[in-house]
Amino acid sequence: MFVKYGYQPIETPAMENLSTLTGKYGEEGDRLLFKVLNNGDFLAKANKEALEHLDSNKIVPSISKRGLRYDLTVPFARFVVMHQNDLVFPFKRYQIQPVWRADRPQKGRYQEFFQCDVDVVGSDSLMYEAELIQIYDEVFAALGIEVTIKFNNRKILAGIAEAAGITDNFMDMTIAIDKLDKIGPKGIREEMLKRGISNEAVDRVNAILETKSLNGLKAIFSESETGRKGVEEIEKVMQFLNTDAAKNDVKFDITLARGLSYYTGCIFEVTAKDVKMGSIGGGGRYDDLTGIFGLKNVSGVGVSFGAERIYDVMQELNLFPKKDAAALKVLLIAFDDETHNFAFKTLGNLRAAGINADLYPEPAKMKKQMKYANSRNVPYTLIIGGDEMETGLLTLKNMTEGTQEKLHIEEIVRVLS
RNA sequence: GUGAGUAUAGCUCAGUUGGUUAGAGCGCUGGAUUGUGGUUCCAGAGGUCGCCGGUUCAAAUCCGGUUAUUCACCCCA
Repeated sequence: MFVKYGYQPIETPAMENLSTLTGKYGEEGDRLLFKVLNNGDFLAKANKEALEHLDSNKIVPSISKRGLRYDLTVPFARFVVMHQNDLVFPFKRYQIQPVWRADRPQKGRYQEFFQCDVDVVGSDSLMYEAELIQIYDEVFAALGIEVTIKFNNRKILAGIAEAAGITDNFMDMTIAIDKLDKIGPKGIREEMLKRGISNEAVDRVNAILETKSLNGLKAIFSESETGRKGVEEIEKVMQFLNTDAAKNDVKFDITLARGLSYYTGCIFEVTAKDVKMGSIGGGGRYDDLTGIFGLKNVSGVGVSFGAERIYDVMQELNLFPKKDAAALKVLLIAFDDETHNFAFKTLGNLRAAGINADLYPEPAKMKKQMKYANSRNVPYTLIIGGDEMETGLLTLKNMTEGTQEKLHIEEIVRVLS
């Protein structure tokens, strides 16, 4: 599907320099980075002072310079900068690889998990925001998962902070309002107060969050150019999208925040309906990520699918098909060495005719072989004894009906194919 | 990073105030049925009670440590 939308596959190394990874995901993200111990006599080069005081945080830079990637976006940005002369922009790629987070594992949360990322860099066209939402919509529809695709814009959040006069507390504010659906308006009030935001500012923020219409937001952002820009971007994306045509709920949600600190514009998040699980996909636009690695003025936008969580959701909703098309069609059963040998040749004929067939490995008791056929859920068994071998009329048994008839091999092929 | 729970047969789990030989269901093996499965009945096999140490006449049971795992918070896919 990614290919259909014009994306090419790439892969990047599991390990990156820590300098590449740190500072891109927020404070919490840095803490969750897996760090790799340096090779060689790393203790000799360790920070002696930190070593003496058993200061783990302080000693890390002197004994570890590499880490496992935390997501696919940041390594991708590095990749783009590295290959900037060979790539044609806008460059569209998808990437399916594991990432690592030193989190404490629990339900829907793994220390190693696969992300499927779809990104486009080298264009700030809002067409791509719309396209990525369409990809989300189409993928989850194909998987049979009903989802809510929420989107927002960091600029709107920045506008709120400006309008409330708390630009310094931008992160604190977003972290708080991100929890609205979880802890309610009262909860986020406490959260913001706890994080050192003044009472009046909290009132202003809450008032803005109440605003339902985009035009209402525009009015509030009369003093905030960033805020207005955010609203305009949302409007443009919605113009591209025909939300009526979407198979899932696609909606603007002003409380969507997202923790990764590199996002600058539109942000996305996907949650499954009817399943208690965190987000199963997320993404956004990042204007400056390649700039950090030395390539300025290249904007990118991308979304990510969390493979394990999607699997868990499908498991919980029973969405995996019970029978797979590659299942065994017939099991051959023989009684002694002679018929077993004959059955093996018959097996070859059936397989040559394109029928998924198997033979019990030895001429065991029939009961045992039938039981095996049962547990493998085979629709047919083919019984080959002395009579069958002599007459060429083999006993084909329908395991669901319990009926059986004697047929020539040609007829059997016809029935089974 | 903070907090809580769990660990007993292949699997899911009982196991009382510490007290004879640690149980059940499912699964497995054999039989009732010489070449006919799903249902039934009978029999059997299978356990260093996570690991190390302590208390005790006696520990699956109590205590300490350790490892694994699950869950919640934080945060996130």
